[in-house]
Amino acid sequence: MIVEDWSMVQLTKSIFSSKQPGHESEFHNSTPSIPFLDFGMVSGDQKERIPEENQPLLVAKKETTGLGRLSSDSGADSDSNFASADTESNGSRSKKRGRKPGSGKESPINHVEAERQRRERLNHRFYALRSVVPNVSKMDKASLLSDAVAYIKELESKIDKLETQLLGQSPKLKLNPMNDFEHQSSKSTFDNTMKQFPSYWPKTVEVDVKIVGSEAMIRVQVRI
Amino acid sequence: MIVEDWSMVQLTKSIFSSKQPGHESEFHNSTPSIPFLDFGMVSGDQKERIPEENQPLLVAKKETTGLGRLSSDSGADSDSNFASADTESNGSRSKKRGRKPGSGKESPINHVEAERQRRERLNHRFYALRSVVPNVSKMDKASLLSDAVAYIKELESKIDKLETQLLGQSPKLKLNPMNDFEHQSSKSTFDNTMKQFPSYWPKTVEVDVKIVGSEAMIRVQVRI
DNA sequence: CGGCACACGTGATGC
DNA sequence: TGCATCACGTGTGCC
Repeated sequence: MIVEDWSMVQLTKSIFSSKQPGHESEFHNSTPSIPFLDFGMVSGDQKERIPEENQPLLVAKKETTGLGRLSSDSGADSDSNFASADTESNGSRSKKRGRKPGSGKESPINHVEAERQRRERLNHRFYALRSVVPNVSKMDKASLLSDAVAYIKELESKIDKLETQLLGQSPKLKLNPMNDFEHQSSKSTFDNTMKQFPSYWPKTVEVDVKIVGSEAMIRVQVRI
Repeated sequence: MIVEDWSMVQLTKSIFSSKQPGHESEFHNSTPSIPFLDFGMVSGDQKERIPEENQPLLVAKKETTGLGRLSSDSGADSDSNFASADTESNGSRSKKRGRKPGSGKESPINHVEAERQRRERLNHRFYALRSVVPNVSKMDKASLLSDAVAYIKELESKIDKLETQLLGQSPKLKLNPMNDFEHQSSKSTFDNTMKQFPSYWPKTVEVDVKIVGSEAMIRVQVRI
């Protein structure tokens, strides 16, 4: 129930890399081959809201110095395996004549290509992040990041709460009991936690109390 | 064992929100109000290793279209910022001689400044993320992102496990338990009552808790 | 017209 | 030496 925005990530990726190598010349040759096919990005639980302009869904660039593309995804990370593999039959063209003024860089194009790939990869990571962080559907990258850390913290604190609650306060303590009475927190945190998961609200709670002298025995049985 | 980057995260957070770009008018009255204050990022359990080059540790640019830089360099490691000659602080120049070739762009500088801020902000978010995700100390941005999503998923699954484990039982009786949860009153009245009679405050309270399945046994012994 | 957010190419820098 | 990654300035589209 958490995932499956993957597909469109894939899509996006493939989309990005759809670009044919035009011959670049001094005059930018447009090359309008722009991907289309927009989709309402994130799915699932998020309240969909198409961002105004932030999202790179369907970018329509105009290629100032259009040149080929060839992509080569370096997955290398867990669980992210994009198919991609477009690898169009990259058409030769590597060194034209009429290179750039001044220094004859042997391959500026590798560089630009590499950088492009890097950027693309990074964007995919952004998508991935967007897909795991809830209720982030618009927002720009920066906000996405901060929301992500907020979410992480929330998760961590929730885990903390859960596990302290699971193996709760260690029994057998000797200390000034007033402190305990002051500790409203334990109860309220419990309540808050419970309120977050209505599905776990017990249907019944059965309590048995027996008091003998200074000792009290309390049996609690919870049915969900 | 999970925390302690909190402080700086908070810091970062505060940093983020501290921003209000004044209007750069023709004579922008400087207002370099840019947050800086860097801190040495990651701490704690990570194996200390200053990343090689990825981190923005102070760049020395060469001023292509020379225009002043205003602070805010976001160095990663502790102090060490050579301010250097920052060139003419607020020199009241923005549009003097027409320097730009051809088209006189009246304000490219706002743009470049804005972009710079954006970049900086984004980097701070990256720091923040780095501080919350464990065992990410080096890594480039991309890997950081993917690690972040991995971490989030891990947290989520852990939460899932915890809460199913917390109460993984089957239902039985009936009766709406919410009423019980709402009964904060019972505790507070008890407290109030007790506070009226300090002489009855117990010196020690011994509590024993045993949980078996859906049943909890609590033994309470009070010494006055 | 300005602000904002993005993607792009490019110089730099470390391996 | 290439090959990564980064930050920077710039062009562009959108409110």
